[in-house]
Amino acid sequence: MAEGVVTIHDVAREAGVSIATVSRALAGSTTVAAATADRVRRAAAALGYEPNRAARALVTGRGQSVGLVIPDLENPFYSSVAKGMQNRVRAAGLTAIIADTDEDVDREREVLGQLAADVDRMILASPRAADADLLALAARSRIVLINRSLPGVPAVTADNADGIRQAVGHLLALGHTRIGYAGGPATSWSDAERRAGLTVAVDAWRAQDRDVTIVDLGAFRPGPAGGVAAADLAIAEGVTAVLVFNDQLALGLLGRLGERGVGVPEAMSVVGFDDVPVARLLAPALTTVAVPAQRMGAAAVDLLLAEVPPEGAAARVPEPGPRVVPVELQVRRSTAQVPRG
Amino acid sequence: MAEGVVTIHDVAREAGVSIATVSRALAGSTTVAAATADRVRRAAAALGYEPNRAARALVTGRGQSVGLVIPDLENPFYSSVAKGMQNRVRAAGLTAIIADTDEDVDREREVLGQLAADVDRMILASPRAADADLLALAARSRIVLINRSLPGVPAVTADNADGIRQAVGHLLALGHTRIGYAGGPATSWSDAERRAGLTVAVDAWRAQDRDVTIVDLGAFRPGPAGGVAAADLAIAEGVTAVLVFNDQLALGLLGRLGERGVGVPEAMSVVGFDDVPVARLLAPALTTVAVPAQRMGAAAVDLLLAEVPPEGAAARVPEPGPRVVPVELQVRRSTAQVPRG
DNA sequence: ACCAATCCTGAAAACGTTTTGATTCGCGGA
DNA sequence: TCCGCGAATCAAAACGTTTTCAGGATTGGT
Repeated sequence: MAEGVVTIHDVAREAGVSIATVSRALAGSTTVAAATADRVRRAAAALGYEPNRAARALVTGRGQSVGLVIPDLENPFYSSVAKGMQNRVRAAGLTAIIADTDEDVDREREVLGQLAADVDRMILASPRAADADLLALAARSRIVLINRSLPGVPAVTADNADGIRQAVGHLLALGHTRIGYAGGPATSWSDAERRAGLTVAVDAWRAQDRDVTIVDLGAFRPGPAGGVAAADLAIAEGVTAVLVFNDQLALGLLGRLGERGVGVPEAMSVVGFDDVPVARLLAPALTTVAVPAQRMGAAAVDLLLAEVPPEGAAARVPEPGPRVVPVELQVRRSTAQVPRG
Repeated sequence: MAEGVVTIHDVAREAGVSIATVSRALAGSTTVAAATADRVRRAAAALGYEPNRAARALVTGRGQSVGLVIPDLENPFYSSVAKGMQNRVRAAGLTAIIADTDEDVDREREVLGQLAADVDRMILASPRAADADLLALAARSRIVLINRSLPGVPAVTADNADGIRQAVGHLLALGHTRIGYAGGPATSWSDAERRAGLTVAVDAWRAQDRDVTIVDLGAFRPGPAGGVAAADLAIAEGVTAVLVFNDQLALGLLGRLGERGVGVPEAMSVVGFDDVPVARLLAPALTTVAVPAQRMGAAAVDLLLAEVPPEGAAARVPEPGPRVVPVELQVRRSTAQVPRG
């Protein structure tokens, strides 16, 4: 902010037109003669004109930034999502406002309120808020959900059930019949979906007269600390394989298993979820369901920015349903055939 | 954005005063009678008034958001920095605009230009840009650097030299005399500082007539991929310990060492830098120099938001020098005594 | 030639705030 | 009684843009 800031008036003077024409020419609007538009563009470039976002926002009624609400930036999955979002947002010439809620529902409410004042478009990753609150928000702002689905609200979700299906299929193929599931927070929509997928997969297996028992190890905060608790439970329950809600948990679990002297994969197989960048670098490399986090973030932005249907035709346009992105099991070293005996 | 939005005019009407008075009362300004101020505040609260940021920004000449420029959100160190920044920014009632540069200098230039148009205060983490460009930017906007120092520009840096000193001290105490250094990008200021610290530490040791050789393994992109190249070099050079530019590199190095059948720490000790959250969870847990990333982010915000000295007194105020945050070696399992023979 | 239609452009209003000069009011001193 | 002064308030200007409305010029049809 200083003296040298060039406004639309300067461009207008330079080009010998009115500010209205400059505005139109630069907006690529119709109804401006090609020659004039060119002259304006040239003048703007020469002066290095940059429209003042605040002024534009004021008159258009808010607009050139989108909010990103993330549970925990230190969770690699979400930082990947954030990266994907931020990239796409900036590519669209907008700016990304980011907010971390620390996996806390109260903090989330607070953040949402604050953000709603600044921004009229936002992307919510794995929101913990109640359906009603989310719907109320959706009524005032344009929002897109990630890893949560709600009727009438556009969303991008991973194919959680299919991921679980792939994972248990893999484990069953290796001969495991007693499998633990270490879940995420009870409020997590993703966890609910994965549990549902789990029972479907298991039922299908049983329908073939095959044996399998799923041991619910409980719900854990999605950090490494939760994983160590899960590890002890897994050992106590005598399972030969553990399906884990996400890679963060798996990380802690793997560590604890090592401490307890339980070899992975010889004595215990472990399957994670997300395929965060470190997963392949662990020893043993983690078998996990790969979720394209960056792509999900980008997809959410696309959905958010997709042209809202013209007033009249609203009813005709297909409702923006949840975009379900495919996931794919990455088989690595943390899973092996069930130990004999 | 809709009908129900309440403006300063509504508050003024409700309180029976002019909008000017409302503005002053809410700003906590002087020259407004206590009774009036109270009445205004009550009215504002009753109506749920939220000042329009765009309008305010327009008249005050830009203002209520700060930009955060990060080389790579997927690098856990930076996502921690981002988390710390974002927290503090939001606590101050501002909003954080985030931008990822993909560790690319051209991308960084582009981002900087784009951001400078939106924001007049920004925090640059490990910028790759040339000194001159940074100074030019600092002249126009208020900026704070992280992990880079430049005369006249406020900055928060880690005590890189001390970190290296601690690390080599540890390695020397364990009997290592042939130590490899796997560096970061040549353009990295942090790497330059660490290399400088390295020669100082080594010289001090030699002054005591002790033997030590540092083998420069080269410069690597700061991702796990760089680490595998470094691992092969380390083996080829016959070092018994490797000091690594950052934990990301160490991750790749550890993995490659495992593949090559080189036991850590029995055959090779490894020391990382940063202490990203996964470092303690690896097998073996990584010995590394802990850098308080979140705190650095928060400190940068504090520096950025510190009141700029009143016009006149400019010369008297101590220049905001670099805040150097202390670092601390975390000794874990990836380092051990030098192997015999 | 004239009228209508089309195309382009400009003047001015509007957006919601902060801030700058007035202006009013009450009060103490002369 | 009058004057001046400080305190509290207000009306209006300004910020830089988009957008509406109206006007002027050019064209085409008759």
